[in-house]
Amino acid sequence: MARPATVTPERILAAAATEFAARGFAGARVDRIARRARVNKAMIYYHFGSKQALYRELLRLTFRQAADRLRAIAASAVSAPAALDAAIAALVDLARERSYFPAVMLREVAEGGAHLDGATLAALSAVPAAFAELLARGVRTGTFRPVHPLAAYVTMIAPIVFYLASSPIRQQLRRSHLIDAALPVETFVRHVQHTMRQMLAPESIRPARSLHDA
Amino acid sequence: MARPATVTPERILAAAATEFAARGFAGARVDRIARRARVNKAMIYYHFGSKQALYRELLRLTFRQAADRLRAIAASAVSAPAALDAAIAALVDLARERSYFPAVMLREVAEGGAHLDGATLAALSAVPAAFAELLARGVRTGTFRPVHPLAAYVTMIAPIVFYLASSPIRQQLRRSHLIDAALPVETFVRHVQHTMRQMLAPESIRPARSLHDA
DNA sequence: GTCTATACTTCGATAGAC
DNA sequence: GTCTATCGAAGTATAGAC
Repeated sequence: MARPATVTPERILAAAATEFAARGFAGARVDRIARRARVNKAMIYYHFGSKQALYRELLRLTFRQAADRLRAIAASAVSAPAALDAAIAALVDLARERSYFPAVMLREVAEGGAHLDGATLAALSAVPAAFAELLARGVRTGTFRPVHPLAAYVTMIAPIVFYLASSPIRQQLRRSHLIDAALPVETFVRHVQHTMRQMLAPESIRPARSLHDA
Repeated sequence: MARPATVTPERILAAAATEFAARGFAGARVDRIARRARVNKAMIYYHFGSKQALYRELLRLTFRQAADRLRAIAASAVSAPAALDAAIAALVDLARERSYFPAVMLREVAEGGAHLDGATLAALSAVPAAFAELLARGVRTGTFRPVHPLAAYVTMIAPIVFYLASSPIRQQLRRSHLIDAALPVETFVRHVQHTMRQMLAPESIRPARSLHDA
């Protein structure tokens, strides 16, 4: 019945997520994280030791959750194409629940993994690994053509992350009337699902395009 | 015959490109840019006024160059699918010539365009606009199925930028033997070209998959 | 566990001589 | 145009009372 001794670490993590997503590691301010979490700044150092340790903890949790969802889908009984659609939808859902996810991921890629230690790297790599398992199943049953797993993963995850993280910039573009930047999530998800299914479709079902095109 | 009064601004821009790509706007240090450019820090302020003005100048130049290349390809006489392949190859080439391009673009998306002013935003928007023109030509001739131009653009540009920027992180993954992170550029470019062609292939040539899948 | 107060450092920017 | 020297702001981190 005892209420948890403290909810402070959770609140700090949530506030850190927002701050790191919006400003990156270097741009994030521990003062702002403390204010947003409604805790004293000293508490952050008490619970996490340093700004970097806090950052790594956040990344590990995020990657772990993404990998868990993909593994659950890969292990389910549905057909490979259905699992692929589900994987795309699940990653989009997760990224929208945890709205900091896309920006944090883009930044970490851009920074060349500068803030990653071994444990965080392992958590990160579990995501493409789970996706590769899902692909392998489709290839075994002949439903998917064989592709480079990492190339396929990048083709799927990059547009999702990019699209979601680019929401503010697309908003700016719409306000400035420079291009038509309207693109609803549902439209985009269906587009990615369609693209990935076409990418993985075996050659045999497209005999009309077998040779000499471009 | 007079040699340019100064090459300092060019050297500063080149050094800034490296610094901003590696560390982001907040992480970039004006001192480091000055050292790398072999100029005094005061010269940066003399020529550009502020760290942010320098950053914007760099982004404008980069986006302008990308848009120019796409426009040249869209205006050329080749078939739409050939132009698509060429556009992908051209963007990859440009990004590899200017190796800071991918990381800077990822960061700017992640930051929600926080450092963009009107002129920079206009330069940025010219890139998807040129790509949309290329797509529209294919749709008019019936070579491409109609797609949401921005969705198609994201599906193309995100994997390219993501793949190139992720080179250091993939290197880390390879060293740690967690997953097979080897993926040569040529393999990846062909993968993206294939994926985009399949994405844009008209429905009519794939009658075997018309309905009730997933 | 939580706070106040502050030490220490780094960085963007500028003044002013040449 | 170029340099040295430095100011002032901002930020990470910690000491120490409660």
